[in-house]
Amino acid sequence: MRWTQTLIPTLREAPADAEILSHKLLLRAGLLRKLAGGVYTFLPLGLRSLRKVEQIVREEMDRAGAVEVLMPALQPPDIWQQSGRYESARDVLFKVRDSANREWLLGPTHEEVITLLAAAEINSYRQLPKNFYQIQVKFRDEIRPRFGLMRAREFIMKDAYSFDVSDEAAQVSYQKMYDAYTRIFARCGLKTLPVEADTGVIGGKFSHEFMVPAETGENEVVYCDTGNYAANLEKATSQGPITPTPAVSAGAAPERFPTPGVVTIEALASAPYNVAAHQQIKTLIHVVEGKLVIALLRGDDQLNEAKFAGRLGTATFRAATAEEILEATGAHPGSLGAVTSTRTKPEIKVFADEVLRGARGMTTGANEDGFHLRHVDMERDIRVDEWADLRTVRAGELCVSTGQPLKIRRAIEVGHVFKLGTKYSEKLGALFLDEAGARKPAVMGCYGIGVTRTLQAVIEQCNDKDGILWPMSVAPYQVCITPLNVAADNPGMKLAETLYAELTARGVEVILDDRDERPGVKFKDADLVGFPLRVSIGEKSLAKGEVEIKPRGGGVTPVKIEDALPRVLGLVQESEAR
RNA sequence: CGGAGCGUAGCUCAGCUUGGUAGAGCACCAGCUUUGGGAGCUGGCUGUCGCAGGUUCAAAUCCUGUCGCUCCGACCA
Repeated sequence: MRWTQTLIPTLREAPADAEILSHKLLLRAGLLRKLAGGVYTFLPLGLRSLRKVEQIVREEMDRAGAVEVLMPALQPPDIWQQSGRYESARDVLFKVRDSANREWLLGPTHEEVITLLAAAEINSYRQLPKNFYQIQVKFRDEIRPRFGLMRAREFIMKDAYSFDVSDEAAQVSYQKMYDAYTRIFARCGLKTLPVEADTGVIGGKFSHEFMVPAETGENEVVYCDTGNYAANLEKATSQGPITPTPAVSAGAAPERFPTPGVVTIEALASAPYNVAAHQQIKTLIHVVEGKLVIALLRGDDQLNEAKFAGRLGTATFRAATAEEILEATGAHPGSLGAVTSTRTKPEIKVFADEVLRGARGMTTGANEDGFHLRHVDMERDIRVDEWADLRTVRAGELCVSTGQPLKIRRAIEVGHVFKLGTKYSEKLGALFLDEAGARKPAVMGCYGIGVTRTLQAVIEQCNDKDGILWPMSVAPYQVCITPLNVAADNPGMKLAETLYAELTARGVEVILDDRDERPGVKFKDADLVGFPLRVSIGEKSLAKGEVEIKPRGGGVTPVKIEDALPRVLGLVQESEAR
């Protein structure tokens, strides 16, 4: 490809609406342009890299035994009503109407469609296992699109769905996908960390997210240096808080004491009260499907909403308003008391975090403005309906499996593998007959990769001050040939043309920078776009019978003209093999 | 949806406080010079000042509304 033939609108400065580095580079390197918030056009170079990521995904999915299909983006709403997700997923559903005013959905994902297909076409255990995948545009009415391709309204996803005869067989399918994902991200040049992930309200143990460590990531990953434990913060557990919970009885009964104006854990922890946060009980009230629920945590702990949702069996809950709390308990939120509210309101279900088990000598609100209770004993003074792990792990706590201190860092989720079970196959009738002639629902798994997000994650991870450093596997072009004088009769340009033709003929993807620009402009652009190899041809080296080969991010190597072709071929092959 | 901020040339931004009829750099076009890391000089083009209403003799500037965008939170690949 000739530079002047394609469109590579590089920018010296990044548009003001790009915040993170990878988003700026996507725009500056001329890979992408925004049409509207969360909606983008891929320019020629961006599309080339995107296609390469897709091709890697396709090859590895095929190798893992999955088969490619293409499902419609447009879906009838009634299948979403059948699965129950018309309501539960309504916040992300894009709805459109046809000329007959009938409603349609733009697919945010395809469990319903594929399960109906399986229901219609798979009848016997002899047809299983099956794994269908597609690479397709998804639509999600994101509450807040951001960071370019990281969270878009319209994005490209690879989604796969496996169908198996049993839990054990589904586990095999799951492992195949897990292994395929490991290969896919490695081939894209990404360092990923597979982490145990929250399974949401479906439950179960089998879900992993593939994370790219990055400060700009929207997830937090808990891990320990042994490499034997990594989990999403939503899922992570530990041996418990570093400071132990008081367990010594400090009085025969709770004692009320005045605390005028104190409505926060912090205020009670400071002078003149000096009740450390870990000696306090935090009382949180949520509204779950119209009913109030109490969650008790140690004062210095944070409620982990994902864990709470898993325990409740629903993700649709919210913090109660100050009015609701006052009406139900007679206290304002800051003075809410675990003792009174759990004892006097039997209709409110009480969950307590495991860390509070056996706690004694605790302090909590008196359920009365301006007063707290001390010498509170969990077992003696508080009614608990269910004990549960509800707290969010903090860095420095010890790992349950390795005993090492846990660390927390931010990461980008690029893939998710999930054992679904029979939720969809039951609701949508994906049943088969087993060897004994019994009708059974297929055991499903689903596996997603954010293809466009992966592309941006590569840029987020592979860059320097000058621009992108594409891994050879996903670079828009492998080699950029840069003649410094582009006059048709110039010996350097003639050599560039020859080399361009020879490399292209051997299957190397080459872009020839045939622009009549100053050398500095060409070098800066080549670095910004990030082609893995650059071959520069100018008067100086030409006079010595040489050209220059420069890997992006590396130093210049002078090479004899006749050696240029084999050297470039060798370097391309070498970095592809890696 | 809650909180914060921003909309002026293709891009980055100034001008707004204190109303007087729109600017700079880069980009783009032409010419000359230059030619190994985003050149120099000369000349030129570029705007419904996001949109609508209001106040005023006069609005980019003040007021109201509205739309869009960005950031923080809940959701997710």
